[in-house]
Amino acid sequence: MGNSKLETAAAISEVGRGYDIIKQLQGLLQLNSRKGQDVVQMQELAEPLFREGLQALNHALSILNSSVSKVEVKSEIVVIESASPVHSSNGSMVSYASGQRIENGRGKRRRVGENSWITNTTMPYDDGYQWRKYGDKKLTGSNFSRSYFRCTYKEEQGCQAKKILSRPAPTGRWTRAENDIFCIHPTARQLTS
DNA sequence: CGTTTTTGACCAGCGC
DNA sequence: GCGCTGGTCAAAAACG
Repeated sequence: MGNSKLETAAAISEVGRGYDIIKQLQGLLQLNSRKGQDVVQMQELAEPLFREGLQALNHALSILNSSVSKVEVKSEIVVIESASPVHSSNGSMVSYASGQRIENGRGKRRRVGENSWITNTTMPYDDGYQWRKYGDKKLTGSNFSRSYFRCTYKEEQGCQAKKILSRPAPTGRWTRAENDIFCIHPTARQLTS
């Protein structure tokens, strides 16, 4: 791992940037909750900050993942989004399940580890990547189907991110527009901000 | 016509 | 060892 120091520094820088942005977001939310400002206006202000914060953190994860994979572990980012109504009323809850089993490679099952996390949310969210669906599975014994996404930039830029989306069995064709799963790869940030 | 999604087959881990 | 389960592959279909 020749460039590990540089990569770690870059990752720390990105995490710091993400932290700053989220702090700005927190300030914005606190300010507007006191003023009772228009919710729509607040969303307009908060969304770019939220997006950029997520992109910065994802960029940091990408750097750390590529750095780690040079040594020994071929790691991936795996996100499981669940559209099930099993969570809190505010609709967005993150649970880290480091013991949960996920598969790796063709048919190989593995556990969600340090480089994986599970998010329960009522709706797909912009997480800083652009996803391409590569598989779909109806889960046995439940009304849920699971869709498998990988980063669009896997081939040309070595992006290892993957996402598993669980949701009630879809009725009809699943289009990108309907589900609004649209994320931008961190390296394309300069084009979008 | 290039890109993305759908879908059935394949494969490997796991439980019995 | 075998069947079940779930993640991935790849060809065909759909889309823009």
